[in-house]
Amino acid sequence: MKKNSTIYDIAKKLNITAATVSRALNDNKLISAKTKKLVLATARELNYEKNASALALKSGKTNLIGLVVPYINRHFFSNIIMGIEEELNPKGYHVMIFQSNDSYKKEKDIIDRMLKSQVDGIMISIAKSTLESKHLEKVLHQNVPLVFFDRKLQLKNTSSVVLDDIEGGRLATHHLIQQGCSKIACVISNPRLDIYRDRYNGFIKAHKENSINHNPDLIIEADSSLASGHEVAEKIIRMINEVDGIFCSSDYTALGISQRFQEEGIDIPKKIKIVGFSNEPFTSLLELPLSTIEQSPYEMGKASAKILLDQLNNQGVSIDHSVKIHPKLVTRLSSKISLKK
Amino acid sequence: MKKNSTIYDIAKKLNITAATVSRALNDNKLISAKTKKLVLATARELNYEKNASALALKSGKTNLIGLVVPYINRHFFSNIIMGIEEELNPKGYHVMIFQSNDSYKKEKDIIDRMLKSQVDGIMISIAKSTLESKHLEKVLHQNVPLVFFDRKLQLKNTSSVVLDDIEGGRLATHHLIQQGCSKIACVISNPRLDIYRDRYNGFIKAHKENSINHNPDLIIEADSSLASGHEVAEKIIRMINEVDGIFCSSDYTALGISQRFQEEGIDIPKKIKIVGFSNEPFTSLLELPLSTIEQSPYEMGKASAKILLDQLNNQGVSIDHSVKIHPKLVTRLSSKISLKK
DNA sequence: TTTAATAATGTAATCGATTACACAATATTA
DNA sequence: TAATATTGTGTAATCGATTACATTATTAAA
Repeated sequence: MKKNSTIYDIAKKLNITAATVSRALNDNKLISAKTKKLVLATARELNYEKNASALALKSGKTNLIGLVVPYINRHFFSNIIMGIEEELNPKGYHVMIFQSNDSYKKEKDIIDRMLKSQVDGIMISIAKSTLESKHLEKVLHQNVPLVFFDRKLQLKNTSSVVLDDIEGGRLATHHLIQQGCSKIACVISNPRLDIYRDRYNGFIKAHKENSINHNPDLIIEADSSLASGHEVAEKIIRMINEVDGIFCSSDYTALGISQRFQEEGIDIPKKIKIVGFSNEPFTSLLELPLSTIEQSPYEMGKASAKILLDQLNNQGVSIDHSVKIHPKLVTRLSSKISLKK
Repeated sequence: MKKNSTIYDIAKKLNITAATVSRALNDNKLISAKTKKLVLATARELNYEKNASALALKSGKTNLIGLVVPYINRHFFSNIIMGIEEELNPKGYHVMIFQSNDSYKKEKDIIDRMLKSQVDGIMISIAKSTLESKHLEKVLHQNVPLVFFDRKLQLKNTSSVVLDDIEGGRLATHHLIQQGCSKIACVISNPRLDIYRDRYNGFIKAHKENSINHNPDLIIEADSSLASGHEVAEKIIRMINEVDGIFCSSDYTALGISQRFQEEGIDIPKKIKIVGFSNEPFTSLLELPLSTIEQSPYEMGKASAKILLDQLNNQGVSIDHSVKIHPKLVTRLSSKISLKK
């Protein structure tokens, strides 16, 4: 077992004390240039690396950041993670990633474990089932900076980066209206979550702005899944003449609907136009590519990491910084005005 | 700033020494039951948590595992990560994830940073551009257990978990032969990587087993991308009558080919059958679903984590443990014998 | 009753780096 | 030349937990 060398090894070799070595390594101005040069040379020679645990113990800083997402294998979240790592790694922070599987219980456990590991900061996108915030208040109480991304709770002294979901819903709906739709269905996931409620609000907003009434019967709640899309499709088929456009808060639901429609020979986009949400990778690969809303997860990750860095540098000063990422409309065949595939 | 309590706080409160507290917390048999009870109660009362940095400093164990993948946002890798976390987290290990972006230089830097952070073990799927192994020998030299998954290098004293890629290639090709194909193209990514070379070898193996000759002109090298698939499609179209089946070492290339074929009105699966590789999420969502090979990344992650745990528990004893994961054939419309879509 | 064994706890060193304070050597100023 | 800065290093405490090695109190054996 090759043990790592320490400042004591360097000190012994040069016949000086560890304190001097430490100062030299940290470029302390009290140390003479000659000594510094010697120490640096010896450090290199002995392959010296600072011991992270010792530093952490002394300073109380671990340089670890805790990250909680519902699932890492979702396109959206894994790209957020990419953005976060890209921003934090160069600053010397390492990221510990945890998955809540959308479970409140798991999320609580994770937070406990993170605090136990003494992370310097926490970034979280909360689980669907999280309604309470006690576990997160504990974080703030221990003075650990906390940043929400995408899915947040209302909490004092916490920053957040979220998509402007209202604008996302508005953009998608406005686009459908522009493409000539006037009888638009809104297929929305669990409206208890901010993100979905806001997408719905955007849907409403677009109607108001265009002075169009929406049909309350066409507001349909549905999971973000293919199967749910199939079910919704049946509903819509029964009132097919009341509908000429569909806005879905999920690409999966949109695809589910689209699949059933194609089986039924309902012409997309001629008879009905569809826009989804999230720009999932598959949306561009379909034979009938799906119009959707890009959430720029990579940028979202970067933005939230930047905010966390800010908080880490201004320890004590608790900022309440909220950033909204602008959604982008991605138009594809599923909503094109007159093109036939 | 609410400081965490220490064993000294507990000791002071109970008028005993920190040593006794430490022993009580670790359930040392020398300590009386009465004292243990008192200490445990006080620890709870003060919200005591062991200081991870102090433990790490004393023991030399950080309970951190370094993980390197080319990209975390790839379906395959993010699912491997899920499997790894699932296995390691319950054992008290935390995972630090890094991305090499398939760059050798980045990979080297990452390894350095990990060693600096004194991870207890390293799991890695090497970058495409990694040909040397000096950075990894350094890992072994420091006696840090190393486990490869999916993409490995030949290195003594290291374990690995990889897909049985030969079997994968054989399964896919054999399936095509069973479906009546006899003129099968093999579209293969960079054969310098084991995984691709093996898939190719499986292709050959299936031909031998079925006593069929393959046409060397139909071995085509191509990137794992849509664009590359489009190019390959052009080539194949020029010799369309020489081909009745295609095995691709990548789902993306397969989709690219399929797209061009559909544009050209070439009937899949009637005229030509296609099988891809990886079971990417999109393959099941296509209007013409793609047959492919499932790599079971989640299981792969679990298996490699288990091996690492083994090594961590048998410090010193360097095992050389190789596991092969069995690929599974997933048949879909793109290779079905007589069904017309 | 004395001695040896056992049980329970204390003392102090250790892991590796930082840093307040002390001190010596040299340079500067009066 | 004496007094005072300035410069460069050393000493030792500190962060929090563990543990080899005392030490004391208690019990069992002789």
